[in-house]
Amino acid sequence: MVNRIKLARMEKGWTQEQLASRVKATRQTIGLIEKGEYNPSLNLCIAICKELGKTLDELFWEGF
Amino acid sequence: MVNRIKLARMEKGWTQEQLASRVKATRQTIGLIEKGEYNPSLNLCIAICKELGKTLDELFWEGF
DNA sequence: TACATTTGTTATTTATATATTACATTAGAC
DNA sequence: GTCTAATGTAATATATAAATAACAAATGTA
Repeated sequence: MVNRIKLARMEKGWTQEQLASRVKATRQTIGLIEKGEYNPSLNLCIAICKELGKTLDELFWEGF
Repeated sequence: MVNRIKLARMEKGWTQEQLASRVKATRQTIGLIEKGEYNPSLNLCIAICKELGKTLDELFWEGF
């Protein structure tokens, strides 16, 4: 699974913990998603996108 | 959860069963996702998008 | 009408995403 | 070097996505 969460999060200057609390998830879950070792739910993906000011394609669609 | 799966599927002329077999899911799962009563995994969303020739934003991003 | 296909819906089971807790590792500041 | 914040990682528990099976309700067609 390809994604650009880490880059978008760092552009915001946020830690994994800060992003996690904003999307009501845990730091570990964010970390695993950033590493591509997780298959997150659509709702969590959308919450992450909204907090980071990106769309689904921008963060999760390969080749975007 | 807003999505446009049903419309895209009917444009292809496929039944829920046909789409389901293409993405290795069940007819029931497709039906529930179309009705917005499910929170599907990202991988399943991506598989559906590829089969229907759409992107994540086109099928799952609200207001797209 | 009757018949077949598609979709809706429910109950139960299974697989897995996510939470929780804990401890290790890394990176930077001092 | 120490100290601290951030991140990695693993074990276990919990919530829920998804599968399976069965039957009902549509929908169209002869």
